[in-house]
Amino acid sequence: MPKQKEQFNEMRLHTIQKIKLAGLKLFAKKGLAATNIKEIAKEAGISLGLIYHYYNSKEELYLSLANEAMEKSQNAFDEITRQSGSIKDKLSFFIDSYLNGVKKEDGIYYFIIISQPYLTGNEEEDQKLNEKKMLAIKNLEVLIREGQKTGECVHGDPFQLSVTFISATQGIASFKLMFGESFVLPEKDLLLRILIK
Amino acid sequence: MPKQKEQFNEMRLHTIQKIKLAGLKLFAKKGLAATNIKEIAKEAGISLGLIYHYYNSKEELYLSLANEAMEKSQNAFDEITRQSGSIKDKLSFFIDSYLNGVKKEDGIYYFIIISQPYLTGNEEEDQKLNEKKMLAIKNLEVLIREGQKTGECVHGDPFQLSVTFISATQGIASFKLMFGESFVLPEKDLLLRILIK
Amino acid sequence: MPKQKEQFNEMRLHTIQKIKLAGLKLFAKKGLAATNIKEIAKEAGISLGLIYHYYNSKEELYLSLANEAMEKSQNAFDEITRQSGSIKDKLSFFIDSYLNGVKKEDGIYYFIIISQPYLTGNEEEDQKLNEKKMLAIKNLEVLIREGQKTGECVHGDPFQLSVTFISATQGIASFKLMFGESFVLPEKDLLLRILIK
Amino acid sequence: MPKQKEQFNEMRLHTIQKIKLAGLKLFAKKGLAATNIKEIAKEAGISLGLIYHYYNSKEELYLSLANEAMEKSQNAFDEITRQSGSIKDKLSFFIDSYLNGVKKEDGIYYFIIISQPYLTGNEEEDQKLNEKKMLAIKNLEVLIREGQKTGECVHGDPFQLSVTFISATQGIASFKLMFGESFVLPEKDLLLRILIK
DNA sequence: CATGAATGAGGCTTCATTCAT
DNA sequence: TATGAATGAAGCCTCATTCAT
Repeated sequence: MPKQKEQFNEMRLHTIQKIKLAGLKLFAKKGLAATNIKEIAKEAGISLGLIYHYYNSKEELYLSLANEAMEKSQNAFDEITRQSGSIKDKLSFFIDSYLNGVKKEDGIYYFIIISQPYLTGNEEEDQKLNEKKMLAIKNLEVLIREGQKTGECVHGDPFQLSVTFISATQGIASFKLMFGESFVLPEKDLLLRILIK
Repeated sequence: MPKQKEQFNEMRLHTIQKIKLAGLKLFAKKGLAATNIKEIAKEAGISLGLIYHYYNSKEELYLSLANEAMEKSQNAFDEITRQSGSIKDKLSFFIDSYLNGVKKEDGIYYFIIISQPYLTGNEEEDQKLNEKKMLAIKNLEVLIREGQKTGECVHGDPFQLSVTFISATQGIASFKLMFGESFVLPEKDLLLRILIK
Repeated sequence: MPKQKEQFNEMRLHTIQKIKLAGLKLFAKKGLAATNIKEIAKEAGISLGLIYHYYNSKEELYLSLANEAMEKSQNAFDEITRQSGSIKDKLSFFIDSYLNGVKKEDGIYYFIIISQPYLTGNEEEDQKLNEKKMLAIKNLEVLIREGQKTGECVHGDPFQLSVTFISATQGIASFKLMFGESFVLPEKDLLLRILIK
Repeated sequence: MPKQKEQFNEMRLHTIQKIKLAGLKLFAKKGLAATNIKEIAKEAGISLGLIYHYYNSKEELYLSLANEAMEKSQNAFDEITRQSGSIKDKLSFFIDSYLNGVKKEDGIYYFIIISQPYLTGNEEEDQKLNEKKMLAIKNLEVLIREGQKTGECVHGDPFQLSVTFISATQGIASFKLMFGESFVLPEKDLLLRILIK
């Protein structure tokens, strides 16, 4: 009897999961160029060739992870937008989910991938990724603008405020990854204060 | 020194200057792993082999630039520390010099190199670089601690505040490099407000 | 034989037939080295692994097909030899069967496989294949020699004439494969004239 | 003093010559897919990497050689066309230059490359190469047509005659390469007779 | 018998580094 | 000092083959 399709599918998903986690971890720590496929395979506990059953190239794996990270980020934002409550509540919720994300293993990897400055060298794809990064800033900018109307947010150019805040969160995630457990994340209020009076 | 020798020396310095600027630019934009020597030589307008007269390896050039960047950063801090004036004045001066630095071509490259997350893979050297990065945070932490005593700085863990602030400045520099002229840097007050009441 | 077994046997034969046709087609079009097993499986509409139930290696499949092609060629020749009639009639019949073969899909593939210049790299096997190719030339040479005695064939070294004729037929088959339907095969008389006065 | 440009240029030309001859030889004998870069380098007596200073890929080297072969063939034809004399004389000259070409080492390699059935897999380039092959047939077709008008050439469809003749020459070259010194090329008259009464 | 996931050797290509001039 | 040709180790990727189901 041929192996059941479902069985194969499960195997596939399991393998893909292992590849993704390994890729995420290494790309986050070393960047695309300095991470090699052999390492990813080893980290994933599979053979090098198997990666190519699921991804056509190292770059494709990277882009797939980067896009997934962007999506997760966008979804998180969408959720916040949908919530009722004051702007302060929304930002508070945003920071909570950020801090929680950074505490979890794959959460921080996704976070770092988003903030990665060095991309693939493929101009078109890099362009897309950069635009998506900008999107996160634009999303927050809208929220800040509203908060300024309600008087909850601090004065100043909303775009600049957004850039500053996002920059801070990314840098903090980066330090967290660099120094690991010994690095204590900033308190929520400290971050909130950047945007809220 | 005979005139001949002096001329040679000048040429040497000029060549080194070209190599450094080219390396800085490319390392900042693409990272160590993705930058190749041929490109650096082309950007510097010299032959590939000539780089090896002045540096023993790509990594050595990178480390030399990274260390120089750290030194510049440290010197800037030392200067601030030596200045008389309130903590607010000192931080204000610090932000001014940061913003001025980021506006200049090689300034931003040095800045980015400092904040680069992916290092050489050479554990010992990477350790040293990371410690120096931590030094910048520690420097600022001291200043914040003083400012809290004088009542100028906001409340909160000084280390966390320092990390947040440094993170913000690095992320902003990164966005500036990414988006170039079209990216407007945040106003000084916006940054100052993170630390000062 | 019990009915079950017979059915299995039929399935086997059917599968083998599909593999052979797919292999033939692809080897003919792209050669041994450039054809891969996955493609053959896809063309045959079966799974990759199944090929290995019937053949131990890609090379074995290729050799099996090549040898079969040689056999078919030899059989065609034997048939001609057995026939009664003038040399001209025999050559005429030979050309007919060549032209008919080239018109049919698998016929042309077998034909191309025979004429394939690039072999397996396995010296012993390649040696054998080349000897078999030479056999076709030798076969025709004998016929020409006879024809020269009866005065039907043109003058000239029989071996050289044979090589020239066989070469022409192979090249024509090659062009036919390359250009497909749009390529009109030469008239029989045109080919016959190479050997017959 | 920097190495003189001319000196470098000479080195380059010399190396390219070695690469081309080695590539030609191996591609002719084994085809593109079965020839590997390491072998070419070894045959050329240089390092593997050096090939990539001059060609971007194995395929590019192959295409460069194939196109050069086509050009040589076209040039040979142009020369014949320019000559005064009867069609028979022209064809005679053509066959002479073919036979001479096939006798020389690199001559036969160029000849085989032209007739190679398996191409790069790059559809666009393969299309171009096939069109150029057809060109040779068209060239000869024109000559045959003229010859039929003057009554020198045999009757029959000129295109079919051309295909048959070109096919024969290619097949013969292939046998010559396969069997080497021991293979005696057909006499000129034997080939001439295919086209001339 | 049939499937396709998994392996890893081997091929293509890149690029840091060396070296003759 | 300056050049860029040359080397070869190492990385990316392919694909023949194996194997669990």
